[in-house]
Amino acid sequence: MGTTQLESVPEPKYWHLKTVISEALDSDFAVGEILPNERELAARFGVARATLRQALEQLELEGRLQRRRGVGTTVAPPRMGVDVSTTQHQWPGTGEESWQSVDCAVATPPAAVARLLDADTDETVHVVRRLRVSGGQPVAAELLYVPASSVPELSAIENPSGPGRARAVLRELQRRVLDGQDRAVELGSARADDAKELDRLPGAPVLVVTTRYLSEGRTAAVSVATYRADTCRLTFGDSGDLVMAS
Amino acid sequence: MGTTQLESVPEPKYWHLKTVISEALDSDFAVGEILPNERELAARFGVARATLRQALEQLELEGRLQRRRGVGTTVAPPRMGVDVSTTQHQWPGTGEESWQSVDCAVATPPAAVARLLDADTDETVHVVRRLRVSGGQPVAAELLYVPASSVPELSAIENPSGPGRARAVLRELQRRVLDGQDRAVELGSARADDAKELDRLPGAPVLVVTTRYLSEGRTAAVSVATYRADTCRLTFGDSGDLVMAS
DNA sequence: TAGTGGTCTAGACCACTCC
DNA sequence: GAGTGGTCTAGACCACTAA
Repeated sequence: MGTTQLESVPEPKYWHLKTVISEALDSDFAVGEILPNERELAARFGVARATLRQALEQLELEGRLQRRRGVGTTVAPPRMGVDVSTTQHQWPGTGEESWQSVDCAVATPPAAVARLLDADTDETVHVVRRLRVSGGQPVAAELLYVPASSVPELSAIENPSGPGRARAVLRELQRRVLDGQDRAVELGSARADDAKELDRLPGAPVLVVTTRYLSEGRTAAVSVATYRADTCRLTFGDSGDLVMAS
Repeated sequence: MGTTQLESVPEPKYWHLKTVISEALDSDFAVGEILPNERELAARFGVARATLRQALEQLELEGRLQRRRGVGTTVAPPRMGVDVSTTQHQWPGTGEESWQSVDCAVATPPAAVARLLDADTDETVHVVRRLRVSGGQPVAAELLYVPASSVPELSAIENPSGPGRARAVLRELQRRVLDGQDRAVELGSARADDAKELDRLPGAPVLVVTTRYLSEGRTAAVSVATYRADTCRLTFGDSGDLVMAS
């Protein structure tokens, strides 16, 4: 311990543990390799299991580890870059094959969404559920809220209420003029239903991407997409080359 | 409980607690109000303190609560929207007053940054430290890595090595042509030094925004900005219509 | 059925803030 | 010094996965 410094600032044990394990991951383990179980690791480091877990939790938060109940703790691959740029101003589901529609229902929006839509909480909206898959893994679950008034033609359509209906809503949307969109990213924790589709436990950390689609001076749709924070790096590729040709 | 369903899926206690407290926050508490302390809350709900803390941690992660050691747990205000859009393609520190330069050093970049710079790990870079303040609060800490080769004139400049030097580096950068930039957002945990400037504990969840600045066909600078995930919502205002002039 | 991570408990002590 | 949240312990049991 040549460099230790009279430990005037006692580092928490779990923090130190995290550093040690992190370095071990870099040097001694390969991606996908399985670590010793928590009880053994705790014993090996001479700490309580809860303390060891605190370190593992941090490393999982940083995308270094992946833990699965009943299986074990494995070394995670580097996060995958997921493009969420608004390349051109496009309605959802336009050119992309990465999203697949799951189903579609009619409901009243939650308060936060209603606020974004400038709508009342009791106005009915189509709720399209979609799943984004990348590299064979589900990376995001989305709820797309489309007020009935944004796609009035749809009331005439028959009602399969499944993926077909979802695609119908998207098709109707795409016939409209998209004036613009704005987007926000924040940290959240996965709701039970999203967690299930993302193959995570409820409460898992997620990056919530909220998008407002503007058409004819109003908000025509709102998308709330929750990305797995452990496996995803959201990329915005604004790389210079004339973003707009207006 | 008319709707309960034979509790075939036993919800974890902390998850249920989180829901209960969350609803209480909506109805019974005002922003800034201080909650009963953890020991009392745990007793009131009939759970161990650790379990109660698990619920509070989640709520803090979601930006609903703010906890400060030695003080207490308070109801957090709604997250503030922080603009991180690349409105026009601009070098850092161009029009904005929200960032203030802290200092500047010369060092070799960490491996991850060197990779983005297409540089060797032993090439020297200027490291500019900046702090972003919004609403009277520090919201982000940034390290801007500028390879010495990107601003060759600077070697001639005298060396105050403080905020003055930082501004000199930025000034030199701004004289160059900016071809484009790309950006990524991911979840991280605050390093000790960032945590200190952000007035958080080490390991606090942060949103890490990595920006590459491209000039003359190469990466001229890399910025790594860590935003407080509890208080910030990152906004990207791509609102179609040429950014308004009203 | 054996082994894994996830939840929970009831304590203890520490670091910090404020009076 | 009193009171807060932060860390840590040594157990226990549960839910899940895979052989």
